[in-house]
Amino acid sequence: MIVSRVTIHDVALEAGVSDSTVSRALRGLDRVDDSTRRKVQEASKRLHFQFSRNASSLASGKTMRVSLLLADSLNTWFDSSVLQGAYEILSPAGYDVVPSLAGTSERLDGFFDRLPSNGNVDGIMVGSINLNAAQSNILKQLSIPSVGLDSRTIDGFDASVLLDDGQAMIDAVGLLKNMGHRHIAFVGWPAPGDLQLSSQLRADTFIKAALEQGFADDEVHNLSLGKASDYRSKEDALEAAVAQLLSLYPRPTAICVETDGFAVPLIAKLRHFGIRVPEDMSVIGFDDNDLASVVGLTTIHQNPVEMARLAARKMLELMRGGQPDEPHAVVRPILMMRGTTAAAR
Amino acid sequence: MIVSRVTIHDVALEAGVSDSTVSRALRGLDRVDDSTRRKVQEASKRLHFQFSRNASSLASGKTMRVSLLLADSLNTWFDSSVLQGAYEILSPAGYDVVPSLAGTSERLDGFFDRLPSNGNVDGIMVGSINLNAAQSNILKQLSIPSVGLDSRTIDGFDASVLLDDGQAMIDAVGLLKNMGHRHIAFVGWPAPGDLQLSSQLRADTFIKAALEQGFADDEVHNLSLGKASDYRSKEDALEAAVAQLLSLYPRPTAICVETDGFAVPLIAKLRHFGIRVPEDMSVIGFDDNDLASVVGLTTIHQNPVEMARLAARKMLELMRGGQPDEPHAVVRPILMMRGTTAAAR
DNA sequence: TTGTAAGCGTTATCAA
DNA sequence: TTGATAACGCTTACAA
Repeated sequence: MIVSRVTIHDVALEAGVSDSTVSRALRGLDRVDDSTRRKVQEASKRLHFQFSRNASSLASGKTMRVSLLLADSLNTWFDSSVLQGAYEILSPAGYDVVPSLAGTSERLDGFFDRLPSNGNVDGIMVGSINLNAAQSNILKQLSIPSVGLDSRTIDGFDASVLLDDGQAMIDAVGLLKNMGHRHIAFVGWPAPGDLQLSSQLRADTFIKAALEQGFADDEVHNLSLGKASDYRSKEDALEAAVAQLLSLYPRPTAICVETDGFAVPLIAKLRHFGIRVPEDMSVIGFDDNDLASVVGLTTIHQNPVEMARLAARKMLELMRGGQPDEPHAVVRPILMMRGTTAAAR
Repeated sequence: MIVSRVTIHDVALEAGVSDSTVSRALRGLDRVDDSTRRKVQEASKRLHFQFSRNASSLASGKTMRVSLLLADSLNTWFDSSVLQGAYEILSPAGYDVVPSLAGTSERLDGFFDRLPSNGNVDGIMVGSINLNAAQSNILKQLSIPSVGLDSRTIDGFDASVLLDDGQAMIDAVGLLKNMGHRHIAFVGWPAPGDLQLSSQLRADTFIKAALEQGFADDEVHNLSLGKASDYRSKEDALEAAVAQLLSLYPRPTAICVETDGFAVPLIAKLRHFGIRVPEDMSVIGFDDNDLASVVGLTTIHQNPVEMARLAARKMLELMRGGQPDEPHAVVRPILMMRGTTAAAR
């Protein structure tokens, strides 16, 4: 039994009013008689009427849709949390959130090429990707609002929620220093695509924090593992990381790892090779994801769901034509003390 | 600099052809002269033309959007994987995937109420929620295709991808039996909402498998923890689970837990109370999520990304008007032997 | 192969 | 407070 579309016109006929009255009544506009509105609502219910979003959008110019641009995959801890947070705020307000993945920098460029004249969404949110100047420029010229999330630069965005990982790294370095560590390193993880992710900038921030806190150039290292495509498997990448770490002389006694998702298996790998954590090697992660608390990882806590809620609220305000009271918010991550850090021997 | 919308008409003017020719040329239809097409494409590029999806949809009746209905949150291992898998297939085919969350059974009903006359999507995918008969009926009467994923019933769906957790439970029980366990239990986890999730049906399946393999009624237990709202925190729920388990006499020597996400912290909690795993208690999880391999959990492996890809391909075929060659696929989960199971003492 | 014109289901403007 | 009517930007017969 195929139900053919019930239009506003059918409701109008059923209620004995005009199409425009139905539209007004159902959308809750004022200047509609109470009895008329009731009549219309009943007719609408009886006929199971639903607005055609396409027709509404076409006529009104509002799409009731916001695009959420993410890097590589929707099933990572960070990205899925961002989606969830955005959904929680946007959905009750009547907006669909439409995720899209940039994937490669080439496809990201394509996305931005299509953006300006793309009247298919009312707003665009960007999570964890670092845009280049050209892309920021495109955002600036957009007629719809854009908000950035954990993007290192706020350039081009009408609003943003930034993670202050500068402060986080100062905390991390401070902890390690106070625990007596004299040789420390940052371990980046092999990025899946060629996109510049904001988490990748933590390496520089870490080094900077270390130098500022009195570590010498040769006392702080930045281990970079290149791209994921350089390795057959994550396992291989872990082994490379361990090798890089153990080949440094003098060997660092403490490391900070770009994300918990890499830190946790890295610890397992270290232990596999007889390096005790935290006795021989202190490890600080970043994210505080589900794994972290279970395995007792000392890590830097962030809450992407809440950050996304914040960003989505700004987006809502922007789409209403308003101005968020704090367009560019900075969120401070928090160092959590657990069991993978200890005093240097 | 606000760029006002470039329409098909602008391109037509620029290329010196009619609107319909532009439409045909840009959509790659045949019966367009090659030189004309090139002319149009160039004009389109010059003007940065983008189709208005709304206008296209309105005119053609195809929305190029599929709705993905999930239970509670987009940032769980299973649901985010499903979204990712669906996106991988649907997005390259030009479809947006629009996630929506049922949340409560009341809101799920609302969703289904609005479904029949909702011409806003071309197809609907349902993940991990068990529908009731009324809801299945609505699906049947829909003019757009629906595909189910891990829903226990295939009733109402035009296609589905089902997890054969019956077989999985037979495997799990068999392993425990062969390892000499005589008293075993299934541990469900407190569900977040009041929705009937397909994973919750595993309890019955486990009991059934145990009875069939010769366990007596009082040798196999079903520990149910009720709803998440019964507890202040996940921590509390874990403590309740441990208490239930340890108060059974004779105490089970092996358990199967509904999901890894609950099994892993449960193991930590057990150990906290001096119950050694696997020496005193063998534990089998379900899912094989990221945690599982890291902590060495014996578990039942499933691959929701791949399942969703499969489902999405069926959806694509269905939306093309075709019929998938295997409308209702059954995927067999695989028991993975790791370190949380051992022979009964 | 291309153009003309009539929708698609709403919203918005203007009268009534 | 309500009703006509003209958009909105595209697709699709049908004609040329």
